[in-house]
Amino acid sequence: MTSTDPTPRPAVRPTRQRRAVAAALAGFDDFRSAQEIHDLISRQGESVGLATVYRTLATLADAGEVDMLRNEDGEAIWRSCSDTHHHHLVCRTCGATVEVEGPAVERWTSAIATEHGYGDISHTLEIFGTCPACR
Amino acid sequence: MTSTDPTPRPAVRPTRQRRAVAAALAGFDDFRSAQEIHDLISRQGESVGLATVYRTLATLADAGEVDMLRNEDGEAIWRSCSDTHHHHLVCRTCGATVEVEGPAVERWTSAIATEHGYGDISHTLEIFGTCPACR
DNA sequence: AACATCGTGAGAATCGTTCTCATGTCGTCC
DNA sequence: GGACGACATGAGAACGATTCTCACGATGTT
Repeated sequence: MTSTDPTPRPAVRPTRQRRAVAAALAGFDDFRSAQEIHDLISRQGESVGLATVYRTLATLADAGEVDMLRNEDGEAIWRSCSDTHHHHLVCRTCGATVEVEGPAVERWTSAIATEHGYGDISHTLEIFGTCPACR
Repeated sequence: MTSTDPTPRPAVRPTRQRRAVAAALAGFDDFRSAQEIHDLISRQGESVGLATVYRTLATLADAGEVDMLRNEDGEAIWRSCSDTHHHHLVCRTCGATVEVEGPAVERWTSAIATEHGYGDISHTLEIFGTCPACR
């Protein structure tokens, strides 16, 4: 019975720092950089190291609880998100974000990939524009 | 006769360095980082400063003569490209690239944007996978 | 040939991100 | 409840890509 062990390590501990990052993420609905999130936490009186913010965001992203994408400068930006696969329509001016789904696009990308013999496919698709309020 | 002056400043001079970068770009058809391009030029006996490679690539990208996108680590990578709007299917392992077009995707993105009242739309779409040779 | 202008190179400076490692915290097993 | 081992954290160093600085070189023009 040594081979059946579904949960060998819980691994993720609920620490004060992780709660602070999760709370910060819950407090906005647009994409923010790690440093902005770090500042936000500090301004709320909590103290969490920048390295810890990065580590926590990476963990959350792995778990699929936040989306990470890169702005046009290559900086990583994060946002809490729904757990289904989706893309974003982001306002270039104010950052307002709409989650969008496109089954057709998903089908198209895998068809294209298959057609060229590529496997193990992933894709990035983000739409940038100016939202109604900023026009 | 003074008001019609289509080329006030030639601005871009054909220098040895710019020719070297253009030649290097012509020598491969996958995406490469600026540093790889710089190494490539050096290995061919030419000597061009890294800063100049960056400057030249930025200029070419502005002119629409090369595509610049970012890999999953956020690094900028470049490639000479056709001048029509298109996307890429890139091998995660060897960088082999296929230019793909997707009228349906173009239509879908602008429809989505319009539907949410967003204007002045642009989008990024890249597909990453493993090419037949690397599987 | 002389000039004004733009381009270049070497290295310093930036800036986002990750790593190091000593110390703190959590959960657990006596 | 106390001791322990594993994981987590923080401060700052380290890193790596990119940009900036500025003195010098090349270009095209008069």
